[in-house]
Amino acid sequence: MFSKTCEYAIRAMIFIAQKTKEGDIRIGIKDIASGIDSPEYFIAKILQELSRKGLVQSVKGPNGGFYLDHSSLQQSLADVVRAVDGDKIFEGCGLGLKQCSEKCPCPIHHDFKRIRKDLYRTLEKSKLGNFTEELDKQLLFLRR
Amino acid sequence: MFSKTCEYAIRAMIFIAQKTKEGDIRIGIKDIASGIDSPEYFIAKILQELSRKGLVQSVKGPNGGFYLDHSSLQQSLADVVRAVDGDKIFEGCGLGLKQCSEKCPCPIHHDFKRIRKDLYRTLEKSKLGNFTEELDKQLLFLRR
DNA sequence: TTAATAAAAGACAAAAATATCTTTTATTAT
DNA sequence: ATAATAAAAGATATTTTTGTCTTTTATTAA
Ligand code: FES
Ligand code: FES
Repeated sequence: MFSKTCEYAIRAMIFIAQKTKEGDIRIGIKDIASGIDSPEYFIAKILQELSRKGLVQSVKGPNGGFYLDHSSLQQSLADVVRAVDGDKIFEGCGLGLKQCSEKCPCPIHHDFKRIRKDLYRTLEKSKLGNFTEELDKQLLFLRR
Repeated sequence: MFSKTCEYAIRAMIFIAQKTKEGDIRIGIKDIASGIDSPEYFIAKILQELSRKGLVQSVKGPNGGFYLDHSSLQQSLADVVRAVDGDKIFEGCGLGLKQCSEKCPCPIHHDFKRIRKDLYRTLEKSKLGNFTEELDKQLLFLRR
């Protein structure tokens, strides 16, 4: 469904959101990596990219690390997916035709459209900051 | 969503189903490749594998090629997906946790479950032989 | 029986995704 | 100012996916 990169990105962003909301000023890359059980160097690269795009904030140096500002906390999972994987998943043809088209639909087009829309709406409604409480209560998990 | 391999596989299988139902005894790899606009050698490899697994039938030599027997025509797209990509898409965690679990759900688990189920049911209900008529009428397409 | 045909099998190549390591830069505390 | 810290940037490595080419095997038609 999503690339590994994207899976890590979503988990990391939700993790940072949680820590930010819990009151941690900033969270370091090592804590993120262990918090979501991902390769440290790899998630560093991913966050670097997301930082460049402004989806996450960071500061260097002692006590530095990543955090989410007020507006970033309101970003949706769809925004993260789009930033990492592009919108192939939201717009592309499920059977790999050059483009999804109503006029020249592939055999799964009509069903796929519905499923894709459901996926999109769901991700669009899920804001990074929405999971903090349940994560804290251990009703949701980012690693296992 | 699906791997390239899987996208080609589905298109090819539906294409073979169409040709088989139209009355062509067998259809050659070149015709398949051009019929679904895929790399010839690549789709050959894919069908080789599906043939080994019994999802498609083939014969070598002059007038040889691929076809679907009566029971293969009733195979679903889900069967093809499972044969090619495994059941990660149907069973795995959407955020890449080691396994999808009701007890330790990831943040998108509940929504993802619904979407995944919709996808699965849709693919399960779609039989390879179901698209022939609409393909013939050019209401559906396998290339563009 | 022989030559032609077409898929199977196996080897190889290129590209993309995933992962790791090193050096540089910005920031902070001393 | 200096040393320590932590992310940014850049380079490199590994694995997986995608794509191609060559040789072998089975089948058929002449
Ligand atoms: S054409 Fe394939 S999903 Fe729309
Ligand atoms: S735990 Fe992630 S989808 Fe079920």
